[in-house]
Amino acid sequence: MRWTKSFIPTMKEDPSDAEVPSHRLMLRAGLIRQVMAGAYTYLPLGLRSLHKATNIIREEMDRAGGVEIQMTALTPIDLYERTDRIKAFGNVLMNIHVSRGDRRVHMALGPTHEEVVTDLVAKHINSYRQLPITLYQIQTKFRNEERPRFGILRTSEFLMKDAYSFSTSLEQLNEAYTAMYEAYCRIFTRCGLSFIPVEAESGPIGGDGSHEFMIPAGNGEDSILKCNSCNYGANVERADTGRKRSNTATASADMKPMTEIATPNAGSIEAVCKVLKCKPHRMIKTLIFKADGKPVAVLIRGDHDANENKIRRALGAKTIELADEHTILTVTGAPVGFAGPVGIKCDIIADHDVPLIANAVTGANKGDAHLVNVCHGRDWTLPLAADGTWQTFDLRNAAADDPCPKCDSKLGLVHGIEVGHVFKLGTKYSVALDAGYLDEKETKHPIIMGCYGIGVNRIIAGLAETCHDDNGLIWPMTIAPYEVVICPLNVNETEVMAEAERYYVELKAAGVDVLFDDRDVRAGVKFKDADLIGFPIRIVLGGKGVAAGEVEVKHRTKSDPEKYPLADGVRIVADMVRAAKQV
RNA sequence: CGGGCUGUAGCGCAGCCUGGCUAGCGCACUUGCUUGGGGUGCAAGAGGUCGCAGGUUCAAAUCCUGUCAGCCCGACCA
Repeated sequence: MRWTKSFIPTMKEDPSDAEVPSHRLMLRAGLIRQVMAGAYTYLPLGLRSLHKATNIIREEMDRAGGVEIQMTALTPIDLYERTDRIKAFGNVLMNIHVSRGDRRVHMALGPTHEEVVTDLVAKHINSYRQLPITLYQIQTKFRNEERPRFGILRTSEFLMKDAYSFSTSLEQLNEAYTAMYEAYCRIFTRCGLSFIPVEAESGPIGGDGSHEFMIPAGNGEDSILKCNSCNYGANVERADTGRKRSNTATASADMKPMTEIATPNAGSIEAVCKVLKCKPHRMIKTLIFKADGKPVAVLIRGDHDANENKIRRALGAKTIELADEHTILTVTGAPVGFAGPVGIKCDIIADHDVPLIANAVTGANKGDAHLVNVCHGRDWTLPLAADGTWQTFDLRNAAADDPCPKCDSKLGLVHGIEVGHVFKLGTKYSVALDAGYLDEKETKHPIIMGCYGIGVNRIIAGLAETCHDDNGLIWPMTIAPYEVVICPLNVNETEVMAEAERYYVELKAAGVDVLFDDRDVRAGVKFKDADLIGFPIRIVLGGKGVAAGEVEVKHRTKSDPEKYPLADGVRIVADMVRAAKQV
């Protein structure tokens, strides 16, 4: 492609409302333009990168045994009613009502396609002989984000590769899952992304039923915990801590007398700290949950965040939810915000850190009052476990410096961009949409499913976000909009242009993606634009060089160019490109 | 959905508080010359319903009310 025939609107200045690097640079480099909040047009360069990512994904999905289909973005609302996800999606689901004759048709723009694909399979797959199968598509998804932001990282319309596996057994599911997991690793590696697979909340199948693929990035919206020495990594919702139960007790000598203090209208940790001039880590936060309908007090240190999944598992409950005001009043005798373990009228479950707080501050189970110098073992007591330790649990979100659950090291908190997710779904959708198969004995079973998503735009944005310097973007060879840019320094010098044309034609013939910067602009402009866009290799042909029989080849990542004989340049560059695409 | 900020040429901004001639600057754009290895220099041009609607006033980019859009922080995110 010739620059003058393409459409590459670069910008010298930063757009004022682009904050994060990926948004700023993709705008400046002429890859994208905003249409409205959360919706972007892909210009030629951006589209080329997007296509390169989809091609890699397609190759690897096919290699992993996936079968490509294309479903519709328009989906009948009825399917979401049958799986009860209208409620789950809420405002995220983009609803459309249209009239056809005298009828009103209610549909949605698909935010994901479990329903559509499961319905398809339900209608056309009946026998165990037809399974397992993994179907996938690369298609536009729509989610009404309450707050689109960060440019391309979070949009309401985006490209997603979504795959769905259908199996007759957990073994088959695990095989499909592993195949997808490995394909994802290959895809992201080929795309030149640094990524971390982390454990995510696993849902119905349990165990290692879900992994997220995260790009470590300061602006990432997700928090993940990664062990400093072993390969353990998990998102905040999922991460276990390596903390253990203990039997240490506060020495009686250190216990100060428990006192009740009036704390009018101070029902939050923050407010109580302000009134009593204490720190959150000295407080016991008492949350009243209903576990399968039965109230239970959950004790967490004041500066920690409760983790509902951990609490649910520790209680062995099917469902848990925060208790309503009435229940709280019944159990504690106080309005919301003044609960505490001393004298509470329900079961208590505590996080590991709670009994270690000596002379703690906590609610008095009485309106507008808190207790100070509350000591475990004197003022309230946890049951003892069989080994003589206090019966405590891991009930809070993991935090930086918590011990790793897998080794002796510590966890570190990193931010990440979620670029892929693999998930063992189980039979939720196949049951709801009646997707079953007959086994050898003609017994019907629900098909066991898995789903696997990749945010294609996020591959591009994630690279832009993490691979750039002061001059602009730095693309890996596999995703770069063009692999090579040819810059003839003066388009009015016929010898230079003739040589540049030759390079252009021959590199194209050698299978290289090459952009010919044939603009009649000064060298500096071409260099600045080439750096801004981030082509991996820049070929410079100038009057002096051509006269001396030399061509200049510069890698985006290196500070100095290399010089080669004019006659060898095409072959050398073609080899460089080929080598850089090998993974 | 709560809190904050911003809408003036394609982009970045000034002017607004304290209303007043033809609304200005830099970059980009057009034409001519110039220059030709890191955003050349000179000259001449084109480009605006000052987000939109209403109000106050002799007079509104400027003051008031409403509204729309965008951005940031937080909540939310199968």
